[in-house]
Amino acid sequence: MSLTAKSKTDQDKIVRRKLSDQVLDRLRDMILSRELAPGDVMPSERALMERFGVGRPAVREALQSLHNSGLISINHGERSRVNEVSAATVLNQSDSIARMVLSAAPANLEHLKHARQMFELGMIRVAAHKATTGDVADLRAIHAEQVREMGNATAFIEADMKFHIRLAQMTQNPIIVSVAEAMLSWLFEYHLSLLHWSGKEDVTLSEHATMIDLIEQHDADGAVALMERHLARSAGVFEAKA
Amino acid sequence: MSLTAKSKTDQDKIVRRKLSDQVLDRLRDMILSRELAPGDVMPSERALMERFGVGRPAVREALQSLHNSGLISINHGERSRVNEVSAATVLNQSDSIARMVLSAAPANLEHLKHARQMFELGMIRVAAHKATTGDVADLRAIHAEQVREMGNATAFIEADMKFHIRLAQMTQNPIIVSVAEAMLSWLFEYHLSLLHWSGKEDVTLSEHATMIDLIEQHDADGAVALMERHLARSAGVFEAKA
DNA sequence: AACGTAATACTGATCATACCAGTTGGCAAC
DNA sequence: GTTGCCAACTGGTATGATCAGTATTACGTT
Repeated sequence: MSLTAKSKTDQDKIVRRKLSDQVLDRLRDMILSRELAPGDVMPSERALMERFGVGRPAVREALQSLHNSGLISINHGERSRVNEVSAATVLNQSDSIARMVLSAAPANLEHLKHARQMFELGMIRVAAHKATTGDVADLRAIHAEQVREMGNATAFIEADMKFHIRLAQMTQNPIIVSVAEAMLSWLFEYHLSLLHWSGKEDVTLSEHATMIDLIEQHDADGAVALMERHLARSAGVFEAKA
Repeated sequence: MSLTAKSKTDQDKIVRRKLSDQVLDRLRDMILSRELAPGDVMPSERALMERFGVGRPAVREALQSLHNSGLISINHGERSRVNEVSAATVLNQSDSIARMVLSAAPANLEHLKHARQMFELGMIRVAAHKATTGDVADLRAIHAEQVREMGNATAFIEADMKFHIRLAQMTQNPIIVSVAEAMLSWLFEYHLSLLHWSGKEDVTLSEHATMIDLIEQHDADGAVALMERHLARSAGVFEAKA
């Protein structure tokens, strides 16, 4: 059974890579090695096709894949340009699929809400540690804006999101900021209500105010505890508290 | 100026969508509406091309994009199959770009480490809440395995990762598990050492043991505090403690 | 009839070519 | 100098052919 009369079979399947994938690798390496600087244009499809000695479809698929990954921008008529990559790029690229996963399985929405709460709990802890006077001032400004918008549901929620995003920015970590923004946008898409706004704007506002005070005092434990109550108000996730 | 002799001009530039994108939308809707069940095959490129009345390149680009997104599998010779989507799909799709972002900007690696620590802090809190006797037993088993592998660095780190992943599983949230796995794999890729294994295996092990005890008692605050020290040992991120 | 092998049909992968549709830039007319 | 048109890029699409795998079918052997 294990006789391999032909050497073809014993090479397993190593060279099975598609042509366009090899082109993709070459281009990705060129971008990664800064041979193609972010912001400037790439060679045209026809130029690349000649350079790599492959047909246009191979080049095209590779470029298209790069575009899907958010690494380059493709516009009809112009030459393609290299994008700058950041944490936000990764999240942006995942955006559409993430929305699909959420809308396909409602259970995942609950899981995301849960994950968001957990994430926010860790975030507020760091934010309380690192809070500067400027941070606190900004939070107070957003809070004042939210007070003004009490009548307008949409504006109120937007200010609420701004509050939480500002908290994320206090971590001085772009990855955390990007994740927080992405999570909030996904939740906003499906459930306006779950952004802990359940008709009791006054409670939300007073909790925010208290939280700002705790953050100003760098009381991480207090802020975490308050945030836990704050978020648990709109969804009973932490019910198993010992 | 606002005369619109032709209805084409008054639509500004809305219909600029590429043909392949429209095909992509149609296919995505078909998958999302379960018209194409996960696990079964899709129509062939030629069939789709006839069905939508477009050329083969359009169909092909759409399918390729679906493949890049991880929604379908494409194998040479066979018909394409629809994949099942989950939280892991999103992370898997982001994997290669995430690695690029990390390797491109070393600062992002620090940010990821920071984010991981924050994430883990929130995670351990939930895990301590929800811990069951089975969870604790599994943690003890992994811990015992890690003790046995003290001599072997690779096996030791792998057991360490298993420990943290098992903690993530205790949240009973697939999104959290997927994110934890992805983060650990990214960190493992670039810095074996930062998985809080800095030559002091004995300290790591004793901290793990203490953590298991705290989890068993559902002492969330204690577990969070310990994990904070545990993770801070390998990187000075929470230095700004008040 | 049962089985194995080889021919066949169908699939995706790649290429070549042509043409359409935008953008850009230069050239000529005003 | 400004304006407007045209030519030369660019990417987008279509067509058709060919190559390379896979699955199926049909045939011949036993």
